[in-house]
Amino acid sequence: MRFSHQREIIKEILYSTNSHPSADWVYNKVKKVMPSISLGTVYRNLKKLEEIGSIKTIYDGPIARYDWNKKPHHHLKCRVCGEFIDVELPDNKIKNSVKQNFKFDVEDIDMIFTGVCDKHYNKKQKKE
Amino acid sequence: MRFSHQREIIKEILYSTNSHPSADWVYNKVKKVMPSISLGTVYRNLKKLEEIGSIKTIYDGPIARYDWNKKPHHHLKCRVCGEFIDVELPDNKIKNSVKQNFKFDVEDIDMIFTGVCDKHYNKKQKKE
DNA sequence: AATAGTAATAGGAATCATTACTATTTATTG
DNA sequence: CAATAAATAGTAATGATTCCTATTACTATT
Repeated sequence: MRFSHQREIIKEILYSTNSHPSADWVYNKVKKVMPSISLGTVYRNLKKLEEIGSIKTIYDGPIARYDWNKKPHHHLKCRVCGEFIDVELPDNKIKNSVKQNFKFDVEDIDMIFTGVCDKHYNKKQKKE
Repeated sequence: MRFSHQREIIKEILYSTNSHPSADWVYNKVKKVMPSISLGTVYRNLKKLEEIGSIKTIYDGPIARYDWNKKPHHHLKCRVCGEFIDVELPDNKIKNSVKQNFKFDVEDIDMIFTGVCDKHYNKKQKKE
């Protein structure tokens, strides 16, 4: 893979935030530094960065978000602020239980805990 | 909510399969019985069925799938056949660990275990 | 069993995120 | 430097989903 200035900037921006941003967020951020960049370039490079293992893609419902944290981890999603929080959780037990009880060869586990984060707990209200 | 023949058929079709189908799959299935139905009607009713708690939406990457199984459960996704399999797993421990360690009020947990199912385990090495 | 009020529909247009296409630019290598 | 192949910008196309609107159908009241 050839060097690309655009890809470097995209990577830097991703690595500078914990917000698990969407492609569009990244695009707008990169544009401030490099106004001529195109959205297609952002998508192409996000895919490449994923291919080479520099980032991971997570899905927030139907939309993709990108995460630089390469350690195995899961996510808390606050339904008040929408924020994604990284958490490292021991998941070996549950993984082994699946392997044994369902004869399923688990390669990867995605967990999303939806709820209300500490900051917004006082604002907690009934859903809908 | 008023009675709707279309919604009844959509519900019947959903309840007749374990395949966690997409809206498009449902649409094509309903069309065989009621050729005049429109895709918009399918989406609207899927949303309504979710609102009244008759079904749940799960996301397979960016696309929505619909699940009639109302018991709390998680999913195994086979990367060979793409199938989703329901599994009931005890998740209380991990839930409480999140509540305590991260001061996060968990309301819902989504787990997707990606890997290879029993049926396709022999095909595992060959990634085409 | 006609009427009025309103919820649901079909069909198509609009939207949103993402991918594909293409002519041009740029990094790499000799 | 020049050759060449990969990456780009800009834009068109796609696919899933939602929105819009004129029409239809259900429900309660007469």
